[in-house]
Amino acid sequence: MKAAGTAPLSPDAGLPRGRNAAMCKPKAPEANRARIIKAAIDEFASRGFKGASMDAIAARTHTTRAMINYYFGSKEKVYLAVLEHVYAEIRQAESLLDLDHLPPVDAIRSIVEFTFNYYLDHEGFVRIVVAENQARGRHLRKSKAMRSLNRPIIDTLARVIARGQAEGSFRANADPVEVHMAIAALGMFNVTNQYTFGAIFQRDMGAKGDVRRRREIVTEVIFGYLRKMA
Amino acid sequence: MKAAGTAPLSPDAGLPRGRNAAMCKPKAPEANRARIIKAAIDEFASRGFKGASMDAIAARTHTTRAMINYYFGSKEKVYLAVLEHVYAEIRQAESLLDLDHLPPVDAIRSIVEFTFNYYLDHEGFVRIVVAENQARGRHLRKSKAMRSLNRPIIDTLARVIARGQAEGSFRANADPVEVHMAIAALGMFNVTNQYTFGAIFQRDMGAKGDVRRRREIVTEVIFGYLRKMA
DNA sequence: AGTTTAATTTGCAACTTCGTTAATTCTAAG
DNA sequence: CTTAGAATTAACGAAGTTGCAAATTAAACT
Repeated sequence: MKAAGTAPLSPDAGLPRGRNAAMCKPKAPEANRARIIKAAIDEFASRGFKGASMDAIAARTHTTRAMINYYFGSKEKVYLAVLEHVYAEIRQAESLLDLDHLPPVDAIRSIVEFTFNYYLDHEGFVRIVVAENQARGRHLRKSKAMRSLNRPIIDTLARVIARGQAEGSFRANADPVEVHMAIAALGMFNVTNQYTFGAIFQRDMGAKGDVRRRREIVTEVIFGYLRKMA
Repeated sequence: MKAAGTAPLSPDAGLPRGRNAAMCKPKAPEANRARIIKAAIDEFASRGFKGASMDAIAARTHTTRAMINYYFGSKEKVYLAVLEHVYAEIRQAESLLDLDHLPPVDAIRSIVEFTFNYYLDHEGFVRIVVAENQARGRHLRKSKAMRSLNRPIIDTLARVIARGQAEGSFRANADPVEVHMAIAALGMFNVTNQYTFGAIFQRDMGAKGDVRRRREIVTEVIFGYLRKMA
């Protein structure tokens, strides 16, 4: 009897899916998965992929390393699940902005401020994105879900810009991807480079007053580019 | 025969320090140090602090791990030397721009394009800065040299902006640090986030044509903010 | 009940990595 | 030539990793 190597290997996302749905396992299967991902976010964000320790994740969840491997299969699989999770979260939050029902200028201000704030409030997300880039996108590439997951923001932005151009307030040659990039770049830099920048230029990047001022500057920078010149 | 006047310049780490200066270093002490740092830059840039392996650095230099520890003392000391080295390099390159002798607008364009290009051509530098930030500036803080090393760029930028304001082409309330930050943010993002961004939005961030176009956009963005409104 | 199957625990085995230490070579000075 | 001290090598030990296999537990189905 060794049900050892069986590993149902819950394919990618899912529940233990035998054919009988309402079957139950001794303990808590799905709730554990969620708790593990949550803990993994903190750990990966804090130490990067290589730096993170499965034991540390286990410790944060009252489970064991073996348990996590049982659920996910490997460290990399956990990381991938984390990656998809955090991206899904930000796009989900973005979708609530309802940019299509705002005047173009308001919509842009809205998305800029939202992005700036989101990065600030979700340093974990930012750190994971950075870590993934440091890993040259090795893991991200393996996720099919990513592209479809991120399409909406660009499409929405494109519509907003088009409306702004139609009403004559935005410049003609404005590429949505480039605009999104500028917004992300300015918003992220505060967070990603806060330590070197803060140490070198003696600015506490987290200081409340400075943050508000900087957010205002970022907005102005974006509009400075987007706005149609006189 | 080898250079007698060695003066190992041991920064602070305890190298041999007899009182008799012109002593006897059989081999090449300082040259090795330089080679090691160079190799260490690649390794640290490629894998981050934790990911980097002393053995790998050793392999790149035809020496051994013990040798490196003999020269530097520890992995962290090597990393610190690397950090100071790459920062010194970029500031050195910047200083050659001679911004004080250019009209304000030209000076700004000059520094923006230089920064953008430098990051692009020195991905290693960028990756090390990012890695250090991911480590929350833990190592950087230990280096006294950093602040004085980075002061000049801000001072220079401040003078350029002041001149631009005096001649009426730049807005009144422009903070040099914030401007420097915007320039750095936009220039760095291309490099730091090229993998996630590229994978998600299907843009090859390194494509020659796109690069030139993006550099132009960055310049316009900066001027969009800096330029005095009509 | 009894069996089956999933969930969980325990323990292990292979790897990697770093820093030190002791031994060895080498150069220049005396 | 001798010798002192630097440069270099080889080997070791301690930590910390991951992933797997086997043993254990507990529920669910017949």
